[in-house]
Amino acid sequence: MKQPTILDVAARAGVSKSLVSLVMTDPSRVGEANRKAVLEAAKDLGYRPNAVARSLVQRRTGVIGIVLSDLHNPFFADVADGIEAAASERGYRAMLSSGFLDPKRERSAITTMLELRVDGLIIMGSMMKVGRIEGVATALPVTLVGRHTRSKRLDSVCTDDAAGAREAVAHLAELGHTRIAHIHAGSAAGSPRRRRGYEKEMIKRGLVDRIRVFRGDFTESGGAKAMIEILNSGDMPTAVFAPNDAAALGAMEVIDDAGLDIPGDISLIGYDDLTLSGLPRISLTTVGQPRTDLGREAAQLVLERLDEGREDARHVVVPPSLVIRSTTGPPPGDADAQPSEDPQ
Amino acid sequence: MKQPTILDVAARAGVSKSLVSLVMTDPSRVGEANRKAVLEAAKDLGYRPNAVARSLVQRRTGVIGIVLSDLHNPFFADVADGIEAAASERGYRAMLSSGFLDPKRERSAITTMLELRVDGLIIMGSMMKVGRIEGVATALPVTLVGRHTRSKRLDSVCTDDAAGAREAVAHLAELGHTRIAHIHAGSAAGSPRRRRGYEKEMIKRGLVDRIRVFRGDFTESGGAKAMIEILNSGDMPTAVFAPNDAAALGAMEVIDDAGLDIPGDISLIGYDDLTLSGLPRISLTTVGQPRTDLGREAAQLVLERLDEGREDARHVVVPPSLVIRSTTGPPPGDADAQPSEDPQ
DNA sequence: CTGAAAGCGCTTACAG
DNA sequence: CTGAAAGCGCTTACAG
Repeated sequence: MKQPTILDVAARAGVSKSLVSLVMTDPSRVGEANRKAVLEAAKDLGYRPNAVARSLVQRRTGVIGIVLSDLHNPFFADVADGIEAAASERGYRAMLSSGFLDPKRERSAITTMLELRVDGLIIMGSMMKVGRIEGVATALPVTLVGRHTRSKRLDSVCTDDAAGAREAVAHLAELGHTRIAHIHAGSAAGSPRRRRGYEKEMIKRGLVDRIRVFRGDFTESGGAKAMIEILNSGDMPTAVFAPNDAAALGAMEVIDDAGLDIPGDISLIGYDDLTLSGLPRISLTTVGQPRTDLGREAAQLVLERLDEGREDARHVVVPPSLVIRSTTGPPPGDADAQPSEDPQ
Repeated sequence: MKQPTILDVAARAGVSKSLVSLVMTDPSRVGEANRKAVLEAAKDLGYRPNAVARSLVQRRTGVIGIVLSDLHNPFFADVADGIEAAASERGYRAMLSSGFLDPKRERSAITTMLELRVDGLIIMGSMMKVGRIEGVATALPVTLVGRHTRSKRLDSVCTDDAAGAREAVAHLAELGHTRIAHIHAGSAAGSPRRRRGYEKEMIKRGLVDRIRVFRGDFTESGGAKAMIEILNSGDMPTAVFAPNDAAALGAMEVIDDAGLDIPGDISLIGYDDLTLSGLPRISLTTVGQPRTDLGREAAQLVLERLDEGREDARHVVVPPSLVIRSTTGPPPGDADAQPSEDPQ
């Protein structure tokens, strides 16, 4: 089980260990005969460089750490694809860890990454407060994905969640909806802005009295629970704006099970435009985000600090885009279409 | 940007570096006063232990590496949950990397894990040949998830794919189907056995002439492509057994778009029982696997080698279970129900 | 309970 | 092009 080291290779090839190191690093700088001998010895022994030792002396690991809040949300998989693509183009490797939708476990995942001395860190859909994350940004480049911030110490990339939410609400309002409820995901990344966008657009449309906000989260079950509450609230909306597609799917399940028609009885909008949401049977109206691009951009931000010496914080915001499918339509009645009424 | 080391802490606390190390390792063995001084100095400096250095001397990293073939498949997220749970209970941390459904990139991900000197490796849904993976199993404990093997050098945990496939086909046959096609996913983990199970059950039922196999993969788009081929084959089956739920979803999309009814015109079965597959609008008949348990078991196998000195290979096979939902029903005609006929 | 020494497996200048 | 020496940041025996 003991692995061969550079010394074993050197002994077998009959050269010094420095020469072996040189061959491993830059074979072209070594004479033909010695190079061959070293390479052959390494192969015979099944030598595999010890990145731990290398990292210690180089003070860099070549690894970009990714901490995502939920491994189950396909949204992050696409972002991770983008990160990995950009990182590997520049000679870095990506390594993932999950925060399991829990700020404490997320914090622990981040700590592990820091102790492992990853060169840069990308945190997606964080459940933590930005202030707490800023504390680690002194040690290495950190980029937040999906969370808005104006921090001077770390970078961020996200879409304009408020704008996306407003587009969603505007779409519903233009279809004639006034009783539009919103499921939010607490302080999870992106949710506060989406909620604010919902509220602002409702106010702008003169629907301030119709604002109804229910607590859910970014998961299917969270969306389902919130939808059950909505159905039991005795104040049935004609449309629901969910905080993301996963939650919308949970809400959809509850609505379907209740025997209600979408969008006949109730319209539904999500956020993220998961591949899944485009399936004919789901056909969810949603707000799309350029997932892979978000990932590429996030990696780029880290690499700029790592390899180009950038020091000032950058915050990239890209526009979201409404994707209209089959879960939104006019409300059941039309008399409801006038704004600013008593909620009953 | 330079991080404080144990020496900085020692200097600030006015003690030797060994003492600092001791405090970090086992504070209870150090006197009250010194312990406090060290801890305070560490806090003031924002000291964070360098796991790279620690790993180098301890010759262990405390990390279990997970290489999964596809970050987009929610199946793996659940397995990873199980791994992480079992690993953290025993003081290990889990770290993920994707193989991007490509044997070469998978190999590269594995190599990175080895160079990083993870203590154990769990490979899920591998696209590689077992023989090639065995080569690395001399250096550290390796467990394969979802791939059958009798290797003497590494462990494996999976469900009985052949049995699951046979159950699926039996279910269709008992509904009266004879023209049952199968989409397979090449040599990807689990697929060959599922294909063989399909073929065996078809033969057992006297349907050897009705065997139709189409090449797809374990993704939605792979299932969709195969389904298009099936529709264009001029030999429409009354039922399709997909290699997994993701592929079944792709097939479902194509069938829906073609204006055909499921299960009225064609029955559909998947494999995995993703959460998603239970949604009312999907309601996919499928073969379930205990995902989290698979993960826990996989971690357990690695930990047994790591901490309990087990040397002989263990191969755990758990039974799958058919989950009957709404995508399977009797075939359109009933005359077809007799076995062993000319395929036209 | 505490300190000095050696070493984990590499790379990095630095001489030859 | 090649070799000896120092050191990355820790832990591990080993004396006191």
